[in-house]
Amino acid sequence: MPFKIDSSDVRPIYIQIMDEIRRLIVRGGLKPDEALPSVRQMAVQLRLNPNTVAQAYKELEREGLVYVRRGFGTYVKSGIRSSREKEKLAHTVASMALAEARRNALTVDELVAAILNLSKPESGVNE
Amino acid sequence: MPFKIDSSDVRPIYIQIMDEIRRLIVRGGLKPDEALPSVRQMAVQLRLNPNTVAQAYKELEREGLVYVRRGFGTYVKSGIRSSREKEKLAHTVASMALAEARRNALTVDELVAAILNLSKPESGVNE
Amino acid sequence: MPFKIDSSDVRPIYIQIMDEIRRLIVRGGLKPDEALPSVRQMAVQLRLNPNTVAQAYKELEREGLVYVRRGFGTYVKSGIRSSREKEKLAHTVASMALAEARRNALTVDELVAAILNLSKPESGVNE
Amino acid sequence: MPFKIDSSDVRPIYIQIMDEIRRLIVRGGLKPDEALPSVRQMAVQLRLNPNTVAQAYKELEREGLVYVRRGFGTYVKSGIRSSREKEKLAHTVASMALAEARRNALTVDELVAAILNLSKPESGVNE
DNA sequence: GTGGTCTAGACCACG
DNA sequence: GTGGTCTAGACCACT
Repeated sequence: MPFKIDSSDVRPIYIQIMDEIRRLIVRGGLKPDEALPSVRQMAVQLRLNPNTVAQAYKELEREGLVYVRRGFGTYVKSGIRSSREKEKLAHTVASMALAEARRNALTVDELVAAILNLSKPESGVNE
Repeated sequence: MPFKIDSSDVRPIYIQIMDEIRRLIVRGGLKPDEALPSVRQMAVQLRLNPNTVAQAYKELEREGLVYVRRGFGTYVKSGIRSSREKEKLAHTVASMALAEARRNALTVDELVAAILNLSKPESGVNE
Repeated sequence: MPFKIDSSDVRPIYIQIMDEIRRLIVRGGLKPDEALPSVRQMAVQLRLNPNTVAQAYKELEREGLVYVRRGFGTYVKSGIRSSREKEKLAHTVASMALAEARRNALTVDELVAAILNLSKPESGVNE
Repeated sequence: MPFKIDSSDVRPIYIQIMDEIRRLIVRGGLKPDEALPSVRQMAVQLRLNPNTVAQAYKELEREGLVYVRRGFGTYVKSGIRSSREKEKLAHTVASMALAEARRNALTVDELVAAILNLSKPESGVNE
C-alpha cells in the first residue's frame, strides 16, 4: 500500500484512505479478488487506530468497491468500472464544475488554473 | 437575496452564505455601499439561526468585502479588488470539483482534460 | 424514548436501537421533522456509549429515515412509507418466509407457531 | 450435496451447512447410515476452509444428527426424531422472518397475518 | 448545545 | 489470523 496519510489535509483520514484505495482499484494497482491489507496491518503501517481503517473499509464495501469474507479479509470486487465509464464520469464531473464556474462568473482558464494550483501545493502557501 | 442553503452540501452553512454573497458582489448583483439584508431578515428568509448568518457577515467583514455601520446595518465595500475575490471563488469551485473527482477515482489530469475538452466544442463534439 | 436495550438479545445494540426507532417512526410515535433525542441524551438514558447510539443514527440516516442538521440534531424525515406500502412489504416478507418454509418442508402452521413462540419468550426457555 | 453457501447471508457459514444438512435429512434426501461427503470433499466443492466444514459436522454430531466412524467418515444417524429437527428448522426460518419483519418495521401480528392471508387463497385473493 | 472524527483499548464469533 | 461490536474518552467545527 504505497500511500501516506496527510494529517494536514482537510479530508478526514478515513476519506483519504477511501480515496487512495479507490484510486488503486480503478487504476489497476489492486486487481479483482485481490486482498486488501488487513485492517490491523494497514493501521500499523499508517500509524492509525484500527477503527479508522475499519471505517474506511466499511464505507468502501457500502460503495460496492470491495467485499468482505468473514474471518478472512477484505477483497476487491470484480466487475468494477470500465475505462469507458470513466470517460463518462469525467465528462459528468467536468460539466458540473463548468456549470458551477459559470454561476460564479469564472472563465474556464480561471477554473483550470485554480484546480492545478490546488492540486500541487508545492510552491508557497495558498490563501 | 435570491439564493438557497443546501443542507446536504458539505460546506458549512455560513460558508455557503459567504460564497453566495461574494458571488453577488463580484457579479454586480450587489453594488458598493448597497445594504445587505439584516441578519434577522436573512435568518428568517433562509430559516437559519441568526448566529449562523451573523458569523457569515463577520467573516465577510474580516475579509474586507463588507463593512458594518453600527446600528444601521451591513454594506458592500467599494473599491473591492474583484480579481482577488474571483480567486477565492475559483478556489472554492476548484476544491469542490477536485473532491468530486477524487470520489470518482479521477486524476487531476483527467479532470482538467475533460474540462478543456468540454469547453472547446470546436472539433465537432456531441452534446 | 420508551424502549430498552436487551443485552441478551442476539442483535447488536445499534441494530436494536435502529429497529426500535424505525418502529416508532413508522407507527407514528415519532412524527416527520420531530427531533430524535440527541446522541448523548440517548446514550445516557440507555446507559450506552455515545458512539453506539451515533452508529445507529448514522445507519438510519443512510436508510433515509432520518436527516441531520449539523449542529442541531437528528430529525425524522417526512414522506416516509405509507400504510399502503406497508401492506406490500408485509406481503413480500411473508412470501419470502413461506418460500423458505416450503424449502424446509414446514407447514404454515409450524412456521406460524415458531414465529409466535420466538416472539414471546415469556414462557420457559427455547432450545 | 446440492446446495450453495451464501456469503451475504447473515448466518455463519457453518450454520448454513448445518441447516442444509438438517434439511436434507428431514426431507429424506439423506437416509439413515448414508455417508456424508468427507470434510475435504465438501470443502473443495463449496470452496470453504475444511475447518469450517469440520465445525459444522462436529456440531451436527453434538446434536445427534450424525455419527462419526473414525477413519471412515460421517454418517446419518438412524432413529432421528424428525419432529424435533423440524422444530429447529422452524426456529431458524422463523427467526430470519422475524428479523426481516423488524427491519421493515412490521409487527409480529402483521407478519403472521400476512402469512396466513397468503397461505389461504380461498377468498379470491389476487396473485 | 449538536453531530463527526479519532484514539486506545477490549471482547467476540468466525475461519 | 480476520472483521464486528462496544466502551471510555478526547477534540473539532458548526449552530
